[in-house]
Amino acid sequence: MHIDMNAFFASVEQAANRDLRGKPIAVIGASARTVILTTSYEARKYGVKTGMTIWQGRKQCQRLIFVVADNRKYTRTSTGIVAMMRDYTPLVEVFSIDEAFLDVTNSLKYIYRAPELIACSLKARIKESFGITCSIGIAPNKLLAKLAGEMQKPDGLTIIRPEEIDRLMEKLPIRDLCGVGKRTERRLNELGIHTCGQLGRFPVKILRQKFGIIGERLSQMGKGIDDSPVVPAEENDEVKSVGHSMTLRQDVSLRVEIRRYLLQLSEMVGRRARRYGVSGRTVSLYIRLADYYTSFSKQKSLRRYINHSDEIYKAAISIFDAVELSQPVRLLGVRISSLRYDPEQLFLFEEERRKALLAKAMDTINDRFGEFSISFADLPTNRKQGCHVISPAWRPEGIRNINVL
DNA sequence: TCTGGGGTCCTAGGACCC
DNA sequence: TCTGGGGTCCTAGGACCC
Repeated sequence: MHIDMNAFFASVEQAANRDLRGKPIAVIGASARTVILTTSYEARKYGVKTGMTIWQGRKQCQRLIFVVADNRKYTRTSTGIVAMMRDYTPLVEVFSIDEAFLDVTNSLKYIYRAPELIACSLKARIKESFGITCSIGIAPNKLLAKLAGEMQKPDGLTIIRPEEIDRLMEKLPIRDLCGVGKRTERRLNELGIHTCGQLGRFPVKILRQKFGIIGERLSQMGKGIDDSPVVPAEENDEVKSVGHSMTLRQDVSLRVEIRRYLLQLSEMVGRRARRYGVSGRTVSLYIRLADYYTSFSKQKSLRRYINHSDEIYKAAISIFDAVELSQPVRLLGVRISSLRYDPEQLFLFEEERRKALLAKAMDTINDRFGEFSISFADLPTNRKQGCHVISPAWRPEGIRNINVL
C-alpha cells in the first residue's frame, strides 16, 4: 500500500488556517531566491507548479497567496500520520515527509479482510485528526502501489489486482515509473521504447549493456515486477551523509565572503551530525556558479572522523582554496559522508575534551534559544535566513535521534 | 528578481597494494 | 625483447527521488 498526502504542505497550511481554505496558495521557503515548494489544488488550476519562482507563480495567478513553509508543523503532522499507519502494520516505510509504503500482507491474513477497509479507515482517521486528504494505491508490490497511488488525486483509492497488471503495463508511458526520470526516458526513447510493454519485451542483454545494473531493473519494471521489500524505519536508520547547501541572496565573488558562508554551512552540518551522533571522514564542497549551469563538487577524505564545525570548516576551506572561480558563486554546499556512528567519547587529550565540551555547550544553547543564538564571530550577517531544513524529501524519521526538529 | 534543498545510488578512471 | 590480475579506496559527475 502506498500513501501519498495530497499537496501536503499546502494542505497542512489550509487545515491550520481557515482563511486559506478554498484559495490558491503556494508554500515557499524563507530565503530570498526561493521557489515554490507545493501548491494547493486551487493554485494548480492556474498552472502554478512546484519549482516556479515567486515571480512566475504570480504571473500564473495574481491572487496567489504565498505562505512561508513551517517545517515544525509538517514534521509534527507527518509523525502523527506515521504513528497512525503503525496501527495497521509494523511494516511502515517512510519514503518522504508525505509518503509511505505499508506492507499489509499479514494484516490481511489475520485482522482485516480486505485492503480497502484499511485504506478507508486510515483515510478517515487522517482526515479527522489532521484535516487533510491522501491518495492510496494498493497493489502486489511497491512499484505498482506507487503507480496506483498516482492514478487518482486528490483523495484517491486505486487498486491494481494481479490479473490487471499486464493490460495496464502495455500502454503505460515509461516515465510514469518511479525511477525513470527525464534522461532515462530520453535514452529509452532512442531505443524505440515508449511504453512499459515495450520495455518489458526488450532484450535484457541490451538494456544491461546500455544502462549497467539499472538495465535489469528497468526490464523488471517494464513487466511490473518489483521484489523490493517494505523496509520499516527501525531497520533503515543509518544516514549515509549529512549536508547543507544554500543559494546566496546574491552572487558573490569575494573569497572572504564565501569563506564566511562556508563557516555557516559547516556549523549547520556539524550541528546536525552531532545531533545524530555521527562523524564523517569525507568532506565535500559543492559550488554552483552564477550562470546556473556550471556546478561542480570536490571532496576530500581525511584520516580521522570529524563532526566539529571548525574541523569541517577547515576541510571545506582547504578544498575551496584550491578552486579557481571563473564566475561569481550562486550556491554553496557542504556535506560530510563516510559516516560512523559514534560511541560514547573517551578523550585522550585535554584539548579534545575541551573542544567537545565547547561544542556541547554551544549546541545546548542553540537548542534552547534557536539556531545561531551563539556561534562563531565571523559568520555572514543575516545568517538566520535559510538555516531551517525545508524540503519535501526531509525525513522526519528514518534517521537516528531525530525528534528534535 | 529565473531556476531550492535534502538525500541515495551508480559509474568510470586512477592510485595503490599484494 | 616484455610488461598479469585481483582487490580496495578515492574522486568527480550524473541520474533520480521528494
